Amino acid sequence: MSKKLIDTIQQIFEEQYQIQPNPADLTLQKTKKEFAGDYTFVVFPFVKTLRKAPPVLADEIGKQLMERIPEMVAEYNVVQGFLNISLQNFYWFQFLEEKNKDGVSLSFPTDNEVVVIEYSSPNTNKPLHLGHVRNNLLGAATANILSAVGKKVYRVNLVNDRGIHICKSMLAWEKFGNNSTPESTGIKGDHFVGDYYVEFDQQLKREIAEQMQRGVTEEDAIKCAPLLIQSQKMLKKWEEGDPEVRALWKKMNQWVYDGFEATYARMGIEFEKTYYESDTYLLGKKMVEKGVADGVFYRKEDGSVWADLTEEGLDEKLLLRADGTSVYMTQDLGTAQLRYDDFHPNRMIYVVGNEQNYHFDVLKLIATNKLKQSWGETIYHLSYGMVELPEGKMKSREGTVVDADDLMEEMHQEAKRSTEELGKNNLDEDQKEGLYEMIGIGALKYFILKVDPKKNMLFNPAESIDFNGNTGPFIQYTHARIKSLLRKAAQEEIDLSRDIDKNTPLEEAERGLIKIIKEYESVVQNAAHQLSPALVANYLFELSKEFNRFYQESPIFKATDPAIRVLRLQIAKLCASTIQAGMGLLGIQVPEQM
RNA sequence: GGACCCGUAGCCCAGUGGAUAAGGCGACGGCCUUCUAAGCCGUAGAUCGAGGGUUCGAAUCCCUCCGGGUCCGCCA
Repeated sequence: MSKKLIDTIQQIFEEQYQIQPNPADLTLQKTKKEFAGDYTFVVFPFVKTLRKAPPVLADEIGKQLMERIPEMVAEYNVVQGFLNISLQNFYWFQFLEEKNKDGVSLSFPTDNEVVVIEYSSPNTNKPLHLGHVRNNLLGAATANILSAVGKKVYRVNLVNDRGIHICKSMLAWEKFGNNSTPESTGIKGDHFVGDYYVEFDQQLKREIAEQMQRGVTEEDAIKCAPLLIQSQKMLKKWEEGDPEVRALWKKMNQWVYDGFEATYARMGIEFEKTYYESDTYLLGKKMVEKGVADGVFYRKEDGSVWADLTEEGLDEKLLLRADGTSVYMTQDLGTAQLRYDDFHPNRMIYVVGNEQNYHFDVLKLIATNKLKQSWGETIYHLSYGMVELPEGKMKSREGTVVDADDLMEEMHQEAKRSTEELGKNNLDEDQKEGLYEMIGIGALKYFILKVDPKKNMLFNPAESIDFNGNTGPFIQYTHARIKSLLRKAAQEEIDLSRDIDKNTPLEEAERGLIKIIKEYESVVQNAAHQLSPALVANYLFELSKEFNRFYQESPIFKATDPAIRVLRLQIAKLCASTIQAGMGLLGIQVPEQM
């Protein structure tokens, strides 16, 4: 319906004033709360060419609109150069009727775009932490949103399962593990392996300190530390395919995968395909070698291979070490090629922290300018900000990481504590646990997703994540509240499917809610365009807030007119399904009652 | 040395060239003889980091400066 308004305004400019307006200036915005009206048209851009005072022009256009489409425009008012247009109630009823039939199903034109989105990308030497949580949630929500607007989406994970850091935990387990296993100790596999990674670091520090006490300089102590040398030897053996090392590697990685699986399941994270660096780095190496043969890369005297990006305004980038082993960039080139061959996507989105902005600039440049790959242009780095603690950045080595499993469990307990404190317990034990999980995880997910992805965000463990105000539980609560209303309506056998008489009076609160519900589709579309789930989160808060106001002001079952009662129930129902759909995009479940 | 990102109330955060900068937390004051108070209403709190510029109009675009963060590893 706003399209028709714009078209009519355009006609007015063409026929009445003989000018061809710039489409960019022909936009409607929603009218601010302080003013009467539904949509606002700004006339300032036209006053110069038409040599009319803004209020005069706005008034003329308003009059024309009333004359041309009286069935649509009910009234208008002018404040300075702002033309505020109120639509006929008829239109809002019509929207309600339509939606009441189809629910909130999005009706986007089918889109043939194929998108591969990579997220999570863990290392197999330590458990997932808060940084991964943001990554996972952002990736999953973005994938859901893109899928909702009609794109074919493939979710993929890239596991960094090889390298010196993996060897370190392997070595530490071999030396200090006494053949213990996750089963024998009852420790979750990823945590079990992570503990040996920490153990390695501590033992290494001890070795270095010992040497330094004997007067060896720090630099030399590091160079000749037995643990380090052994881990390097182990990596070499791994690359040579040594059966024992490979067997150990497989065993320990499997422990980690079992652990990850549990974490992903609890977080609701899924993938269509998982890539392993151990499978892709060789392809990367091959591509680099071919690049050397083709003369687009060059080999230094020591045997290392480089890409020269000085013409592009960057520097020289290492692609293969002197000993022939691959680096991060090598592997990423291989993975990108493989991924392109697998899915032939129009876009390859990488959900990776903003500390890697430079890496992805380089990756894209090498793919397009050096290797002349058509997929180079499809690379898009969805770069997000760090999660910081009050004392600054999280650091694994200093033990200041917030563990993902611990955090989820704390959220569950916090939900339990909070629910019990409110004295809500008319559920059986299983249902209660399910509800606590829904609320706790919902609070965590919303907390992270509501902030603009590109911004750094603060997490303060001391003040646990809130359940009041702009939070997941607030929105879940709103949903539960509506469900309760609908149960009551069902009990009273009120028929919600019937159409409302379009002459029924429409109050401001009702009209306002319908208006917000109507925005849902464009919000999702915008979120897909900007790859920002935060837009959906903030919209849902606004919607819930508006509903609660309405709930307080307009008691449904006290309304004497049955038509008004049905009208309000229909609006409430639509509100609930919009919340459910929107929260679903964020990967957050909503309860029937809480 | 070079490059990128971010500065909005005590704290967190919205705002993608339009009206009097929107909310949340915290503070203070109201609202439960029941459609769920994890809610609603109200009060106090903002020279939108600073200065210039572009524009009818700038938190938003451009320039300079200040503050915070990140990257430019034969780590991933």
